[in-house]
Amino acid sequence: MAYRRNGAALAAAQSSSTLPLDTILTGDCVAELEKLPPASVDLIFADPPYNLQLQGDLRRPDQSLVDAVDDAWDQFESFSAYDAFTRAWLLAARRVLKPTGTLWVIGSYHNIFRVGSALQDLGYWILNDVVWRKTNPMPNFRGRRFTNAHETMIWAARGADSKGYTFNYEALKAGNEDLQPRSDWLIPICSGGERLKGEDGRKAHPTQKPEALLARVLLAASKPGDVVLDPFFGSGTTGAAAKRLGRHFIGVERDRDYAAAARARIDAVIPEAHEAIVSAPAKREAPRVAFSTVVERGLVRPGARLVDERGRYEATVRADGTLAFGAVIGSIHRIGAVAQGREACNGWTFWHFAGPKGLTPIDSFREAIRSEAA
Amino acid sequence: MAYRRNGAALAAAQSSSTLPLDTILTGDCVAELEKLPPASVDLIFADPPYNLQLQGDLRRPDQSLVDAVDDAWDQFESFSAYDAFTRAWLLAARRVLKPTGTLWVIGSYHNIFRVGSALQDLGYWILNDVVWRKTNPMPNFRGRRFTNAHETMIWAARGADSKGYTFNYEALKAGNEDLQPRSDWLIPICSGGERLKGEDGRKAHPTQKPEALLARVLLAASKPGDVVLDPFFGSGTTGAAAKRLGRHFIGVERDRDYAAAARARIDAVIPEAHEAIVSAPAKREAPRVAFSTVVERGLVRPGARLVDERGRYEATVRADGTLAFGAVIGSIHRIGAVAQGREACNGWTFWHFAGPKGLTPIDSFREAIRSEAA
DNA sequence: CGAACGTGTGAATCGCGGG
DNA sequence: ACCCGCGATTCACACGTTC
Repeated sequence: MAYRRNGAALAAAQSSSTLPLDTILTGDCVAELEKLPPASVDLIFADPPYNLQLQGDLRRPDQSLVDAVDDAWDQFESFSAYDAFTRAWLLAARRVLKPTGTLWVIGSYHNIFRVGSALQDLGYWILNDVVWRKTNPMPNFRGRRFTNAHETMIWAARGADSKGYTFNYEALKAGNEDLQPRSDWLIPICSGGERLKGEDGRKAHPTQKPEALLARVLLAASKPGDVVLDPFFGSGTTGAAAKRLGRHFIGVERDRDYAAAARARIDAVIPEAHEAIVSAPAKREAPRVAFSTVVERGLVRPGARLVDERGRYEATVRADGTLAFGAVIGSIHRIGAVAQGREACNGWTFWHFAGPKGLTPIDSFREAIRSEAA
Repeated sequence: MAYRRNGAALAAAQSSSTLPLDTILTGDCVAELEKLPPASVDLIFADPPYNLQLQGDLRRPDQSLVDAVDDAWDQFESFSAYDAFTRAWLLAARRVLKPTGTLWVIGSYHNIFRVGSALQDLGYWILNDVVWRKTNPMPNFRGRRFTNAHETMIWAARGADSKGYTFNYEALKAGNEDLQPRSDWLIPICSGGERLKGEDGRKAHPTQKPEALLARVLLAASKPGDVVLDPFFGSGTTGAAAKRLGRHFIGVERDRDYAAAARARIDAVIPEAHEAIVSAPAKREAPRVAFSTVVERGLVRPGARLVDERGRYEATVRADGTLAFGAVIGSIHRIGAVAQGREACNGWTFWHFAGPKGLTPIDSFREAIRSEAA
């Protein structure tokens, strides 16, 4: 054990002199990682190709075309080709990771199960899967699936016996209204001024991640001065967040245009003052509650009758959280509007439950759920 | 249409004669599934073992001294056993699933990546991964990780070419404040009175799922009268939700005590009234009305002028239900597309009749005919 | 100048039935 | 099996223009 510690200290001393800190290496990710000294980086953040398998075009209801990710770098011949690619870079990444280091990988359902299995097969030890919930995802235009409103990150240590990894629990808790940090994060997608544009005004990279996401990763699992490696550097969000938060970065990117754009982007970043490098407060979540939730929780039973305040209209609650008004079925708002022959209606205040103690606006059930969640 | 309904009813009648509906089969999951007829169930919900114990048992006592490759090999043995188990039950499940059926699996980061990879390898087609966010997760006591506040469900069709699976989009949207249903669901864990207790007052099953979770799954992806199979029945939440919502269930459970507890639990469930659970008909299932019918009924007269909402384009109604746009003649959809220079257009919402009270979308004439038919 | 309105867009495995 | 026509389908923001 003593020998191992000394070896690690020696490697660390060597690595600071040989590591290409705060630079972008242009080249293949595995080849470039193999040139780095072993056990030399504190944190790895990887946003590998997702291997989307898109069929045809996707159009919005107004017939405009969705600009899909159809780049060559995202194409793989088969699952097994993708698996081989995944194993290769995960293995190379594991070699350069310090024994106390951890790895983050982000993906969607297209690839994340392959990545997670490969991680486990190679001996990584999963610490958490973390869900990035998007406040503003792209809708599902055909109405045939749930809106794909999240992506998944896996946070893993080098091995099952890895101890001493960085997790800034106290800071995260203090920044989260003194509540423990959870595995679900609510963060907007990258858009507006943050989105990197080319000279033609179009997005410079198809899958740029929001800096807020990377900031939370770095604040959670690294310390100031740590070395953060990103083997799929892309538009350089990891580098931008690292520079801003006083961490060193090493990026690997195969595409020279992406690398150039990332360099320019990071050059423009102004680091935060040292004292300011603490956890940003978590975004307060919008407490939206659906009426189906009220029914699911049993606060109003399917089949119950709702009436308006003056008892002129009556509707029946259905198991899926819709209302039936005669033959018409719809949301509490829609049915409230239909009943009154109006364009719109706030169903929460319009509809009441007639109980033994008189009328209760259904809004009070929503309040109950909100206070329970808080 | 009538023939198709009869055909479907016939198939349903055949399968109901051979399917052990609304019963719990006590035995090994794969063996019991192999006794069922192929292509006979509409929905499968599976909550397989997470394999936590197995991994712990098979790990070597002192891993710090082991080479990484040996370590990986060691773990591969245990993961391999879990993978074989997973493939076996997923394969047996796929055989009994109707071509239009879908499968849900729930898991945590310990096993869900193995399950997702196996699903894809066996030819299932993932439709969504859905995150169950817990309002009240178990805290992380040691403060070394994020509080594990969610579990992951995978929703998959039988294959990439599977069409016609059930997704009650309209009802889900109406029950969600008229917003599209998303891939992240916020639901409390099962506790309090809902939690099944043994005679000793202790919880009867370690991983009982909340009925609200199952209710949302069934309301989203099945119809009343459908057959729902749960190969790891446990405390019977799937059966309870199915009975309450007018679906049939088939449960498979190896443990006789669990099966007995589930039977008693389900016997006590009182089904919801029929009217409360029938899904609102989706627009795509509404009877088709041709524009020629609208003209025939005199709701729009031949020679009438139709315009788009902004008055940029004008077309003339012809007696046969086609439109004339300059010299071009065609359907309401074709002419709407031609007028805008687009590939496609929904003529029902694009074209409006300019009456004394302003513009009326011609879709409202179709609505009038539909309600008259009902 | 601020409000109101219109337009653009984001890692997407996005239809279905009849002939 | 393919082909083709019908016709169903979107949410949160950012930004630019108009009132």
